[in-house]
Amino acid sequence: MAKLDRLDLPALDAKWQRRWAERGTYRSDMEGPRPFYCLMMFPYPSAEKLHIGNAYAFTGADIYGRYRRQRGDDVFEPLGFDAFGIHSENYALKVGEHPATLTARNVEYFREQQLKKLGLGVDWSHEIDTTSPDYYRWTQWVFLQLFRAGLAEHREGPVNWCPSCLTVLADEQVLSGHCERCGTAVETRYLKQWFIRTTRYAQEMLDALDTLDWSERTKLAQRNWIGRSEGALIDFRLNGCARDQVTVFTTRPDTLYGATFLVIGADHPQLGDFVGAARRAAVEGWRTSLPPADAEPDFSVGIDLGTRAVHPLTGVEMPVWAAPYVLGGYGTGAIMAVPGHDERDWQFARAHGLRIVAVIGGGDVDTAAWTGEGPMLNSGALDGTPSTEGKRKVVEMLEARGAGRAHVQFRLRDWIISRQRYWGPPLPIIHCPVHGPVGVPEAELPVLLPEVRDFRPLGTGVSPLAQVEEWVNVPCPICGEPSRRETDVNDNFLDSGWYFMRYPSTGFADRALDHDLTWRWLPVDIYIGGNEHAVLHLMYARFLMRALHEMGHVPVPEPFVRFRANGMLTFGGKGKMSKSKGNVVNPDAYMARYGADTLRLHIMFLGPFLEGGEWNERGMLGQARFLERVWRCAQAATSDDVTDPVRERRRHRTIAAVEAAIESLHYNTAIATLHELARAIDEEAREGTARRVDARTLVELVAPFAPHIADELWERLGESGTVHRATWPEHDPALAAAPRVTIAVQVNGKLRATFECDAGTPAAELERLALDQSRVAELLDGRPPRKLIAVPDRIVNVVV
RNA sequence: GCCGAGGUGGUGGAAUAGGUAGACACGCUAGCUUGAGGGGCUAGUGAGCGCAAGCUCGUAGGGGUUCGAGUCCCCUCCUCGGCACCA
Repeated sequence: MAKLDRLDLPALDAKWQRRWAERGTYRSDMEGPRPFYCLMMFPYPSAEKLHIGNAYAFTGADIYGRYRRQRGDDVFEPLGFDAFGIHSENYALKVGEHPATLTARNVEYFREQQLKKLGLGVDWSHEIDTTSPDYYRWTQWVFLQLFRAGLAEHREGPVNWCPSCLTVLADEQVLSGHCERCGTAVETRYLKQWFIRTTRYAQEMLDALDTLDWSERTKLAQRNWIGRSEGALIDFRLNGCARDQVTVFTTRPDTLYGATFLVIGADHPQLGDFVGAARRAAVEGWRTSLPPADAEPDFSVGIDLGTRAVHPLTGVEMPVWAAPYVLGGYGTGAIMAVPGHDERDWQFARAHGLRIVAVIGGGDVDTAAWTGEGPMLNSGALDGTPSTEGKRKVVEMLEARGAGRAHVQFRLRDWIISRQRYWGPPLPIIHCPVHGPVGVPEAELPVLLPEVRDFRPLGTGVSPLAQVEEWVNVPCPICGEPSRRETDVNDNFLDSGWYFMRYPSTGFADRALDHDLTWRWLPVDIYIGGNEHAVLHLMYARFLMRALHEMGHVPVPEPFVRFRANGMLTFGGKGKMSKSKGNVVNPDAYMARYGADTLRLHIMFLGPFLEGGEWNERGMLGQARFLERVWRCAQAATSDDVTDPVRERRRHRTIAAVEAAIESLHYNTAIATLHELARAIDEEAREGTARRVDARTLVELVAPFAPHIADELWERLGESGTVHRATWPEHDPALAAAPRVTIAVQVNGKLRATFECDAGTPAAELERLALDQSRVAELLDGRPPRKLIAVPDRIVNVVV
C-alpha cells in the first residue's frame, strides 16, 4: 500500500476554500426545483472580532444547510452584515475614527479572515451590508411603505432617553430601567418621535405564534412581551381640576366597589391637568424630586393631587393621587386603586392611611391584599356573586350607564424607531410647514447619509445631521415651500428587520423585492440564532413581514416557518461570552492550528446545540484524532464488498442515526455516532478488510461537520464533483434492523444475566429461556417464580 | 418576586415509548511504539467489598406509583437563563 500523505488540516482549509469559491460550490440555484432557505442571524461587525460563540451559532446553522444540500435541496444560505447602529458609532467615537472606514475594515475582516475560514457553505454573491446605499435605499423604501399605510407616525410621547448614548431607545432596549447597551439609567422624556405601530398587529402576532414551529422558550418570551390582558376601561368623573374625567384600565372590574382612590402615573404626560389649583406648586416640587425610575418600587412615594373622583356606580367621592408605582405609559396611565385586592395598592394605602375595603371574600384585608377569587361583598346588588362572574356583570352595569366597557390591553407598545444619532439611514421624510411630514419620493431614494466630520451626538434631542444646513434645507416635494429634512436616523433594528427578505433580490437595483424570487424563497424554511433576539429582532421582523404582506409585497404574513434558538457557549464560569465579561475566545488561532474542521467538530461536540455548553479547548485533540482516523481508514478501505449483512446493517443504522440527530439539531450525538463508525472501519482497515462503501458513507456523513477533509477524501476516493451536493446516502430501515438481540434478565428488578436470541422471539419463549439461565435458577433455588414479565427484544423480569 | 430550562463518573455529556445507567469524548493509569514532543497505538477507568466468581450502593435530597424509575407524581434544596411595579 502506498504511503499515506500526511494530514495537514489548515492546508486543506485553504485549498478547499479556494476551490469552492472558484467552482461556485455554494452558489444557490435560485430557480431550482427544491428551494430551501436556510437562514442564520447576520453578524454585527462592531469593534470586536467574531468570537467562538458566534462561530458556534454559524457552524450549527451551516451544518443543517449543508445536510439539506447533500439531500438534494437547492439550499440558499446567504450572509451579510448588520453594520449600522449605535454600537459601531460609539466605538468609532471612542477610537476617534469615522464609522464608515471602521465598518468597512471590520466587515472585510469578518468575511475574509473569519467567516470564510470557518468553511461556511454561504452563497456570498447575495451578501448584504446594511450600511451600503444599495441596501439602505430599500430600508428607507420599507419605511415609506409603512408611512403611506399609516403604520409610521410622527407624534409626541413619553420616550426612553439614554443620557449616555444621547438618544431615545425602544422599550425593548431598556432592561430594568437601564440602557441595554451602556447600562445607564434611562430617563423619561417627552419628544416628538417616529413610532411604528406594532400594536396594530398585537393580537394577530400573538395568535399566529400557535401556528409556528419555533423553540418553545422563544414563543413564550414573545407571548409575555405582547402581554395580552383582558379587563375593562372605566370612566371616573373628576372634580376640582382641569379635566372633568379620567379613564382607567383594570383586569379586575369585579373589585370596582373596593376602589377607594385613584392613582395617576407620576410620569403621566398631562399630570398637571389632574392637579387641583391649590396643590399645583406642591405637586410640581414633588415631581422633580422623585426617585430614579430604575429604583426598587417604593410604595410610600406619592402625593395627593387635591382632586376628587366620583365612583361611577356609587357616586361616592374619592381622592386622586399621583405615584411612580403607576406607569404613565401603560394602559391609560391611571388606575383605580383597590387596596383590598391588589398587593401594590394595599401597600400604598397603608403608607398613606387610605381606606381599605374588602369586596371579595376569601382573605383578610387587614393583614394583606386578597388577590384571589371569591364571593363579592360590599358590592350592592352584586353581593354574593362569584367574582369570576362579577367581572362580566360589572362591565354590563358600566356599559348601561355609559361609564365603561370591556377592553383588551396589550403590554406591547409601539416601536420608536427614530434615533438622534449619526450612524444610520436618514428617515426619508421632509417636514413642510404646509403639509407636515411628507415622504421623500421613491425615485429620489436613497437619501444619502451626508458625510460629516463631526458625528458626535448633541444631546439636545436632535441628531448631528441637523447641523448640515445644506443637506437639511430642501423644498417640499409637494408644494416647493422651504422645508427641512427629518434629521433622525432609524433604529438599526429596522435595518435587520427585513434583511432576509432582501437576500434573494440582491441582484436587483430597481426594486427592493423581486416578485418571482420573493414568492419562491419566502418564507424562510429554517432560521437559527440566539434567543437574545426573542423579543427584539424577531418581533420586528414578524411585524414588518406582516405589514408588507398586507401591502402585497411578500407572499405570507409570517417570515420564519421554523426557528430554533441555539444555546450559548459559556466560558470561565462567567456565563455567556461577551466582551464586557472579559471571557471571549477568538477562534482564529484554533483554526490556524487545528483546522476549521477540528474546531467545528469540537464546538458542536461540547453539548446539545440548542442548549449550548461550556467552552474548553481540552477536547479539541480528540476531534483532531478522529479526523486523523477518518483520513487513515477511508483511504485504506479496499474491499469492494457491498453485501456483507453485518456491515450493511451497521452502515444503514449509522445513516439513520446521524440523519435523525441532525434533523433534531443534536449534533453532539451525530458526531458520537460518526466516531463509532470511524473506529470500526479503522479496525477493519488494519485487518485489510475495510470496505470502500463504508468509507464513502463515512465521508458523506462527516461532510456537514468537517467539509474540507470530506471533499479532499471524496476526491481521493475517486468520486467526481463535490461531496457537498446531492450525495446523502439512502438508508433502508429493514436493513438496519438487527436479526439477533440481547435480552436482559432481571430477578426482582436487578440485572442478573443476559442472553441472546432471535429478534421478535415471543414473550412466552423469552420467559422459558430466562428461567433456563443458570444464574437465575441459582437465585430461585427451587422456588417457583411468583410472576414473570417479558418484553420482547428487551427484558425479562422474574419476581420471586 | 414571577416565568422558563436544568442538577447523571475526575470533566463535557449519552440513554427512541418507564425496560442492561454512564454511549461518545476529555483526563488519568499501565503497557507497547521510540524520529524528541502538548505524538501514535492497545488495555483499564462510577464508588465500596472481594484472589475470584460475584455482591452492595449509585442519576441533587426526601417521599410515592410500578414487576421495573435518570425517565412518571408530590415536597425540599441548588444552578443557569429571561422578565422585572403592566393594575
